[in-house]
Amino acid sequence: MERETSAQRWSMDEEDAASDLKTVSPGRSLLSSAMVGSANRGRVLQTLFDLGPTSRAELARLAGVNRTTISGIVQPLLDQQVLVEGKPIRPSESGGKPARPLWFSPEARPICGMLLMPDAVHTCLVTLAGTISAEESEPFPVERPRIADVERAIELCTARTLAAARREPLGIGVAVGGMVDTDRRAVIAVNLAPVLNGFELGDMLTRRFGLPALLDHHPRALLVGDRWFGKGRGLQTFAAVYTGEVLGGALYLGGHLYRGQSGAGGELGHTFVQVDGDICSCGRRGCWETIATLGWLRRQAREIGIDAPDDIHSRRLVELARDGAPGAEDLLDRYARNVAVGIANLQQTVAPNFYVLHGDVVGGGEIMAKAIARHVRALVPSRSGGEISFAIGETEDRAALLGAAGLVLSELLQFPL
Amino acid sequence: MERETSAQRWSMDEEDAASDLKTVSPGRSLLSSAMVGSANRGRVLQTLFDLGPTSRAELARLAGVNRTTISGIVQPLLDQQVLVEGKPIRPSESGGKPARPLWFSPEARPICGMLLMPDAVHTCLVTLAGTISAEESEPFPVERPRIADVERAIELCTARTLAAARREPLGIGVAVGGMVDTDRRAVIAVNLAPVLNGFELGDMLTRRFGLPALLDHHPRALLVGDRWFGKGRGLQTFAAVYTGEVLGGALYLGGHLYRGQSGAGGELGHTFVQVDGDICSCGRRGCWETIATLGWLRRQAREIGIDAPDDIHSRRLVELARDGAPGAEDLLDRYARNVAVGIANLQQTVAPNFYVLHGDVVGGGEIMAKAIARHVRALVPSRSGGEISFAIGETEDRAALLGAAGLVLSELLQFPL
DNA sequence: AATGTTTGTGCGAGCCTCATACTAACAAGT
DNA sequence: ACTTGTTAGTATGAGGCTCGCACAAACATT
Repeated sequence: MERETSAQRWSMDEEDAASDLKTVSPGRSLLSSAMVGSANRGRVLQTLFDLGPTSRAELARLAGVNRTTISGIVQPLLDQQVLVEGKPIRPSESGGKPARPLWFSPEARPICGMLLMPDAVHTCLVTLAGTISAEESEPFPVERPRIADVERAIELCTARTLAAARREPLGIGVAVGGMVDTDRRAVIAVNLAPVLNGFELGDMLTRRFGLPALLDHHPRALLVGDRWFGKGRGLQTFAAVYTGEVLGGALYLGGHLYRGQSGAGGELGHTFVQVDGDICSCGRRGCWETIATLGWLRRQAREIGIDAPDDIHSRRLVELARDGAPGAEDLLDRYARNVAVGIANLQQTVAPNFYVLHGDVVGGGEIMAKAIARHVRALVPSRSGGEISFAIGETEDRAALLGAAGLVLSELLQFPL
Repeated sequence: MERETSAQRWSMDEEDAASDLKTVSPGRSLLSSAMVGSANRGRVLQTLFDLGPTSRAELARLAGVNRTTISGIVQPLLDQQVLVEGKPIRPSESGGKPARPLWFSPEARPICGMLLMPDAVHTCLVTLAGTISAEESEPFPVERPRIADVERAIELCTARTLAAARREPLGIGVAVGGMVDTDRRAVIAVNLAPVLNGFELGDMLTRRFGLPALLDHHPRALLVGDRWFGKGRGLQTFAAVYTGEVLGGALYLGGHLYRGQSGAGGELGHTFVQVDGDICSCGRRGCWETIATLGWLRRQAREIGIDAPDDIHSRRLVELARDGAPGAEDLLDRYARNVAVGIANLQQTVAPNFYVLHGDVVGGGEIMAKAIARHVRALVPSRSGGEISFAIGETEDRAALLGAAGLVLSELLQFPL
């Protein structure tokens, strides 16, 4: 793999090595012509993501700009092999020159996606078209791992994946199964893996591999994965909700990933839905997490005498309900309602109107999703604010890796105005 | 009052009458040079709002741009008498030419603010510097008012206020004590005043007075009032929370007023904090509104035998607690905690980290605010995400009228990129 | 073979910011 | 009184970007 001088944006000139991911931060200052260029390039690429292969003329129409403008933006990207022209598509019956659809080149620089869990690290390459390759993983030592062991495992795993890249990746995106400081690009805390607490993974990766590296917590990664490669494609505002052993959420608002101050926000698991209710792992009482996680489901399953209650999850619950196991249908309904409560609160608060469901409930398929949707609609006062829709996310690992890559894409495409 | 041809932005040329508030909607298309101009002009004016009177050189430094750029932006605004140069300020001891601070001219076009309540309408003029004048109000008929009566009252009130304007106002902003469709600029529903349901007030005002008119619901108006004229001045992200007979909230996220799809969002009153709890006015159970409004406070006051429990509110409660009335201190604490629960949830969800309190609790002053703050901090899991701060908003009417004007300002200053 | 339609590309104009150079207005020291 | 140093604001030309217009290329239809 040929290593170029530095990580670059999709800049006009390959030499423009200064425009690193990190150096771009016009923040809340004024706009300049150069920024207009970057921003518009980002928007054109976004529309391309949202629509799939599209001709220049079509892009111009959609964006409401002159065709020459699109040509000017797109030409350098073709030269850099970020984009390629597809086969001409036959014109409509009214005639005309065939359009050449533009799409991301297989030769375009890929993105390295990483999933950091308490017990292992997974890495892969993701093309701009969303295909995953060069998957690798490396477990951490089970017994009292030291930080050096963990670092070595991560390095090993990453190096193997990067070795498979034909061009230098645009960056490394990391989805962390725990709390993250997105500004410092460091892990704050990972449940069950205290060795990772305070680990400055972002700096480590940049130092070791010379690539821009971005960290974010797992639900936020899922969201951006959905935005660029999944069910949230093309949407301006939606939410992702993860359920399982824990609860998490993330928000895409007005065309931007919303993080909150220094990456707080989306900590839905510890919102109160039952003041003075059951005790939560966080020490407080009545958190949403106490009624909408697998822990709650297991307890209830045991109570009503379901087989192997410790192995219960949405998929099995749906099967049990289908087979008429006593109490299963009712339990499924109550579980769905508990999940719906938190979503209803989110709807009332920020009204994203569209939710991508991740985690355990994905196993429950359409039946689970429909049950949740029904309860949410019942729990939200009707209003003119449009319909509330739901979608089921990708399967667990794929969603997380695409999401990790999505973190880098979000940064590249969203020129901060 | 001299009426100009049409409502205008702060455009370069007075003749540029086409650039109405409504016609400006580049939406999610690309940027052009002309938009850069508008956007930058907006940002300069924003910084001026945020900092108070400031010289060109200082503005240039803060925005990180060339001084000539600021001059170029500011000169037309001086010509149009939007801005004026203040008295030269003495240079520092290192010498130098004295700076001429820029500030909003008293001759600048004002904004008309309107507050629409179930029983009456209030109007006023607000200068860009935030001073209120020409206050008027007009009650609605008490017995079975017809829509024509209401329309006449609003017209009368507005006409009296507008007659006092020396230049044509930039627009009319309306804070509505009820649900609003911000897209259609119409009232959806006002509690206790069904006559207003579906009233297309925005169109009516534009038709009648030839001015752009914007509607939004009360808490959102309070928020933008805080943003431009109050405690939220200069902030990029914060929230406003209104408590009283009802509960409401609004969000300013990443430098933009957040509305949610077609103006839903911020309906905090009907988020669940007590699943299957007390019945709420919306017919559901356990809404935040059931434990953090004056209704709850009255019930509790009666239960513990406080004098005149139907007249209880934060101010009296604080006084009673200070005077050692039995149970008052405890009730105050419980009330504060109930309010804090919803704020804690909001903090966990979007993490604005800063809250401006409005409504009843304002009467409770520092004591009430501190109690709420204490409870919120206790209810939010500690995290690196920075400190959570609180501020007390302006008094009721003033806040609402400034907020109504702020709606227009938000639209003028926030060029949609 | 002619006409109409659509795609993509030069070219100059217009708008905006930027860097440089210049003038104006002050303080401090000789 | 005069010089030096510092800061504020302005004039001027260069460079980026989008836009409108005109034009060639490539198709369908008649």
